[in-house]
Amino acid sequence: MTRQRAVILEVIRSDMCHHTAEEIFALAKEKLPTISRATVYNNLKALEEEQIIRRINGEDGSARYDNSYIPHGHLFCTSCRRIYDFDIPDFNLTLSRCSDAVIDSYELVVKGVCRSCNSKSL
Amino acid sequence: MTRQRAVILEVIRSDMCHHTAEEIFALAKEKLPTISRATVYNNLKALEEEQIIRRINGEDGSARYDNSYIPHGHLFCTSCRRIYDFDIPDFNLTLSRCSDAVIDSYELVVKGVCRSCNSKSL
DNA sequence: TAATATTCTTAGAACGAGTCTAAAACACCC
DNA sequence: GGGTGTTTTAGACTCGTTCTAAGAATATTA
Repeated sequence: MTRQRAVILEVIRSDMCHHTAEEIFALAKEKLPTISRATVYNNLKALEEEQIIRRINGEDGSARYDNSYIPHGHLFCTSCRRIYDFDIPDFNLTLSRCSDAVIDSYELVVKGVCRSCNSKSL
Repeated sequence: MTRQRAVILEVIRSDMCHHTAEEIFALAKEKLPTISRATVYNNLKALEEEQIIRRINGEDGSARYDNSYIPHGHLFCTSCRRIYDFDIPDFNLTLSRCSDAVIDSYELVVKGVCRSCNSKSL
């Protein structure tokens, strides 16, 4: 475990956000000013291969990183632009039934308006 | 409706594949050799805004295009690398309950092994 | 501790998907 | 046919990401 990798993990685990690689690079740079962009990308890739984090597709197509490797739903609120995590009970079972396949993993991004934005707009 | 747009739509509708922009460009070029890359990108964007096609995130993060605007599940078979469409009954209801939000649309990509690859490997 | 091998990091070049630009081609109306 | 809009074109450009080659850190053996 190098200093660089520890800082990158710390950034990813520090909050519930789903940061882009560029954001992670910027935040890591605050703690370790000499860190390079390639190191961030290399470590993000390695951490995903080691099943410690998971890469997800951001709204605009750029990658974002989730501090859990276990698949779950993501709600992208089109009003506040936040990303929320949520779970669907027995979803793997539903998926294998509906897709008629043996499931490895899934990625689910839902666009909508979160409860908090919804109640504000009343 | 320009000739270019007609050709692009024809390509997207010609089969059940979920082509990348680059593939659509190559296929359109066969029918209309002077067509430019920008035209393909412009039209894909316009067609999505008109809710005629839908952009989805391919396995590697690059965009792919679906000939239907209505959300549905996509199974990416890690064995044959094909993309299959499938539906989940009452999924919008499930989503709004589990995410506690008002749903606009969703994108679901499942990785696994399709029935046909599965039976071959027995 | 020195010598060596291995792995990781660094800065910047390179890549590829997608966007922008300015000019030419086209389509529509008077 | 002439004026006005829109669309297409080729190529330059951008931006996220990967690659490269050299150097630094770390581990390994003597």
